[in-house]
Amino acid sequence: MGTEREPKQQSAKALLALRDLVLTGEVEPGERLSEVALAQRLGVSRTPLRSALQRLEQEGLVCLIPSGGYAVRSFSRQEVFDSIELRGVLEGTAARLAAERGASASRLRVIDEVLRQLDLVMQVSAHDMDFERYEVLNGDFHRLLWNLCGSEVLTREIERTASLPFASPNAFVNTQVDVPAFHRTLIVAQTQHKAMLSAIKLREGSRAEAIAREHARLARQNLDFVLEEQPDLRRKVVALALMSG
Amino acid sequence: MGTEREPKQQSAKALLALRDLVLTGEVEPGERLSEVALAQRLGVSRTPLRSALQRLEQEGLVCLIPSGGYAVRSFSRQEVFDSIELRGVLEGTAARLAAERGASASRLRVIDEVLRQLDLVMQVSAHDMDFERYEVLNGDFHRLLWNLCGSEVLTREIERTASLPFASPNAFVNTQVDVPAFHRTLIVAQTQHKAMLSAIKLREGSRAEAIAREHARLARQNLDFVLEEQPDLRRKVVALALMSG
DNA sequence: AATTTGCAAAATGTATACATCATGTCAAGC
DNA sequence: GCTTGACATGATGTATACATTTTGCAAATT
Repeated sequence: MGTEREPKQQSAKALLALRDLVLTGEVEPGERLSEVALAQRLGVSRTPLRSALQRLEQEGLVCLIPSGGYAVRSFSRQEVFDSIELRGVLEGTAARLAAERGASASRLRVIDEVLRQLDLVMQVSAHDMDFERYEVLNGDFHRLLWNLCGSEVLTREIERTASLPFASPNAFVNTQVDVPAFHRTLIVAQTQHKAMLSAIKLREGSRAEAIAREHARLARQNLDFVLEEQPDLRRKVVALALMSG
Repeated sequence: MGTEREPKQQSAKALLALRDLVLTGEVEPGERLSEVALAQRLGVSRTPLRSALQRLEQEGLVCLIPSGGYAVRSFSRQEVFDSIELRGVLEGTAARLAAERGASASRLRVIDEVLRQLDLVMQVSAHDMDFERYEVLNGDFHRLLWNLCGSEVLTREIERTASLPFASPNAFVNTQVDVPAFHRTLIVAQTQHKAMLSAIKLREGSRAEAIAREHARLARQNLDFVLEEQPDLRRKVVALALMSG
């Protein structure tokens, strides 16, 4: 058969579908990814599928097998920690550069508004909170922060790092719904959000950097909590689908 | 014709050859990279060539054209600066983690020996110095530093960042051959090398990080020098083949 | 003269055929 | 019974054919 689908979108289709397959754990870590089988499953041919595989290899979700082909990657606990720390370092750099170089007033207005919206979301009592909206706003805040310094080189690098599920700013947000202490974490996080922005406005680069790093370590703290105090929760944390051990 | 070459190496061949073509400036920034023409030029088919193009797009050497295909990327002065700064930040993180977590004695021995060799190279008078050997040793030092913390996640990220020609630790080393002040830069660099390692051994993470950052800024300093005081030198700096403006 | 429309050439994205290589099974030999 | 080796199966890497889209150019119209 020749030509009944929409070309040029097959690659994107394969990329999104394959990423979803990996992130939801439908294909297990360590599992070899057979190209023919996957291509058939996703409804594309091998060519766009291989393009997607190579892309995901750069993202870190799959890894090359020495003998050829790809497998779903699995991350050790230490690698997960390091990825979180790295995201903090890069976000810290973005915050520092924004402070040192100065952020445009228009961008600051936008991010201020996001913080205000976050305040509103958190004003309601704990179990009435709209978590989905929190995630959206939290994601917005971080994305805006990444762009605040105006360095495309840096922004791109942060986006790449944060594309790993457990390194994302929202990685452990919905983990905490069931946990009594969760609200405190969010309160601390929002305080840090405000402190970061304040430091940037005051051109206090070093302070902005330090807060951003510490902010990322909240994620590590949550991860520690899940692993050591609520190991039964672990399977429910989608961000940890790729973590071994 | 069917089968007279060595398969499985065509991708690697295409990647290396294409990277060389871009880095040496044989294809100019902004120039569209025609797949058929390139494939013929490099002696491979389009399939491995496209694989190489996608890879170089991740590395940052080429960029996607909205309408399709790839073009040689060009970097603004600011982007070059940011890439250097980013390398410094990441190297600083590697140094800090090495200090905080402790580096293995065997790895420290190896890097110590590299520093000793560097000392030997620099003991001779300025114009007798073996620059090629300096580059090799300098590259060794930095690669060893990247691995000192034992975090593959971080090491991989640094390697990616430093793969940009102007962000490499050796980017401006051979630029300075003609310049009288060059030896001073190298002396400072070697002093920083030793200070970094000392800080790591003493578990002074913050100091190690700060020195590594400042060390990378030597590259920025050299770049400033080339651009503002010796603009005629610029064309001879291969690392700047991709820089516009 | 400038702009727009139509067409042709070329380039990209995709699918698929082919050859080589890896892997696992089964049988033979020790 | 265990190891070794040959073989069949399947998978990957590569090359190439095909269809769609983009792009450059020329002619015609305003």
